[in-house]
Amino acid sequence: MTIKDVAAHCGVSVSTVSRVLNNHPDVSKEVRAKVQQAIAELHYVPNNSARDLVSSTIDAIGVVVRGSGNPFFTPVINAMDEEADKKGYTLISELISPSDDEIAAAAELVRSKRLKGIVFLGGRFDYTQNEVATLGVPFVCCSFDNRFGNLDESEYSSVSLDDTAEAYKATEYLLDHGHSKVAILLDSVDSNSIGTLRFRGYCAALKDHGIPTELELAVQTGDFSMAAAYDGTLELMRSHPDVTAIFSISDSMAIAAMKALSDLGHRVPEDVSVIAIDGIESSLYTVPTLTTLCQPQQDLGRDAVKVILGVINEGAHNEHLRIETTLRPGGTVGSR
Amino acid sequence: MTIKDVAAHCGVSVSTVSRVLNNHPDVSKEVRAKVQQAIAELHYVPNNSARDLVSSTIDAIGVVVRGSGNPFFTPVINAMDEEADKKGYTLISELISPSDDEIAAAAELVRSKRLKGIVFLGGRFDYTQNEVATLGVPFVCCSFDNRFGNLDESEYSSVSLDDTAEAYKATEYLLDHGHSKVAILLDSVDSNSIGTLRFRGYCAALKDHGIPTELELAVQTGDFSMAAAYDGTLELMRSHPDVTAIFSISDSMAIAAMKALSDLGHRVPEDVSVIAIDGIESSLYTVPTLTTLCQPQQDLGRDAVKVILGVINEGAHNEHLRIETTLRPGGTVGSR
DNA sequence: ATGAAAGCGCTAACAT
DNA sequence: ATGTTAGCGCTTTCAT
Repeated sequence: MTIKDVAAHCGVSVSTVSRVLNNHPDVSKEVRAKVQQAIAELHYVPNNSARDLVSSTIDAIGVVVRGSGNPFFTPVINAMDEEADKKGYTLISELISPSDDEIAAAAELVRSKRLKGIVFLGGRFDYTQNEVATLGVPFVCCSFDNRFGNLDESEYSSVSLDDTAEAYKATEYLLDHGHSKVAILLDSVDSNSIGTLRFRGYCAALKDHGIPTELELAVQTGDFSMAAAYDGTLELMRSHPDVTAIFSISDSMAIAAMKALSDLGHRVPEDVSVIAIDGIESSLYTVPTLTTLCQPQQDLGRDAVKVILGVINEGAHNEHLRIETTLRPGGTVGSR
Repeated sequence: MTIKDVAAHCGVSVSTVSRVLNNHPDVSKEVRAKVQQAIAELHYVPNNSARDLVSSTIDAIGVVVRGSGNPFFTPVINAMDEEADKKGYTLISELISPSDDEIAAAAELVRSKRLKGIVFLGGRFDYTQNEVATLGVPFVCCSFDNRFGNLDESEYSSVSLDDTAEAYKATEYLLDHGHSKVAILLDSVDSNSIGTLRFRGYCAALKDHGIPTELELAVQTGDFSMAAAYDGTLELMRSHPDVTAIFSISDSMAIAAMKALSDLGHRVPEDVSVIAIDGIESSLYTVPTLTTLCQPQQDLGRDAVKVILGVINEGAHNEHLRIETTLRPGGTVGSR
């Protein structure tokens, strides 16, 4: 069943069928109707490979996900998929481990699948112009930006939080509840990562409240896993039993931390308060419910795809969307 | 940069380059080396669209996921992706809502993307021969089978649990701990779904222990969402405060149930015990740790892809793999 | 408004 | 062992 069959079926040429298929104007009403009916009757489906062969790229974008185990990403990716679908695009995802080079993975993906663009999810904040030059297609950073790199704003798009500001908010929320011995649970303070940025917000909030930062209260787990967060929290509380509050940079790490606190006999929030950033579904069901700053996961994914398709299809300029969190008050923060 | 350029670059014909590309034997050592070097130097990447155009299908399989919000699926899909990648295949995923028709979605996907096979994840147990005839490619059911349909074993593959047997085990575990007022938390008892099968195992275990089934103790939530599981549990415990144990057909529903129990002031496991089937990461971090029958999620995904690629590439017969769970004793089951 | 025909990059007969 | 060539299904000039 090819375009030829359809053409033969209605006694027209293949070009006419092609025109109907692509909504070209130069087709008479009657012929157009006849062809459309034939397409329906014959259950004709265009062969995308042939279609794609003609143009140099295909209607697809890739998403390179670093740390696909992160439950925060699932709804984000689903939203991307939906939006891409709606626009007639295929979303091809490539899951990489934290040690892999996301740019190399993306470049490879672009070339082998002939993609029109890339979405990076959970990537590094320090791309260089040299690196991204290998990409050859527009890209958007989802949930991060190029703060530590040397890219010009016009060279890429991003949809992200103001990580430092949000971390400031979270920390301040704890301080406002009377806490002063506040720990932070993060991947690393100095890896030019999301942890670094949020650490800055944490420090700034402490400073503004006249509290000196103690580096020992920064629990650096090395990654975003629950297992490491659990271990880190155990260690923290054993060495610093006077900590009364913890700011975790992610919900899932906070959930693991709460488990560690419980295993040590600390009650949340009576003994130790916990706040995080994310707002994943399962943190609604912890006991007590996790207090957290919710990111609009659907919007994140949807907007990332919208932005990239804008620059791909409409030649729009690169954009930098800043999204805001909303506080979801749970039961994990108590007053002192 | 096409195959032609590479050919010209080393003064051979395109067919020779094509042979090298596809590892055909009939190429001399020297020429092969020369061509490979040219490919590397020129950074030549084959155009898949052209390649695909020649053959009638492309090296890709689809996975149709019903209920993509389910955290149980994430590691399964990731494992599929990895295995497909390893075999040089692209995995194209299509997320559908529980109300969508998965076979229609799959058929559409196969036709538009020209796939070689389909993996169904979380689908119905009652496909008919007429339905699947529209598919036209081999398929494998992942996490379920065709128990309620009329397919012959040779017509499809499956990788799944023995749901009834596993539910029997879970229920018996509660009974062995002295419980007799045991509720079950599921989507539905009679929808020919996974819930139906597990309900059977639950009933069988009760019966074997001389306990009559009370339909009122079956909490039917209508779906697999945490929200519905939470509400269902609230209702159950208000109307049947004498329930001492709950078997949940999924971890995430169990987590929501534990939250409901806590909100009602019931302690786990002192007042009410909980057991489930799944073994997702986050159920390791509930307080107490969820007692559950773990499914090997990685194996599930990997094996599903292995099986389908076996029948696609090697003309292997359809297979029906049964995987077993392993009990992960947590702290949510107490003795009476 | 419609048709004829070239060509996208590749594979696979079919030569040699 | 290597080259020649005919398509694969489609889009797109270029004619008419």
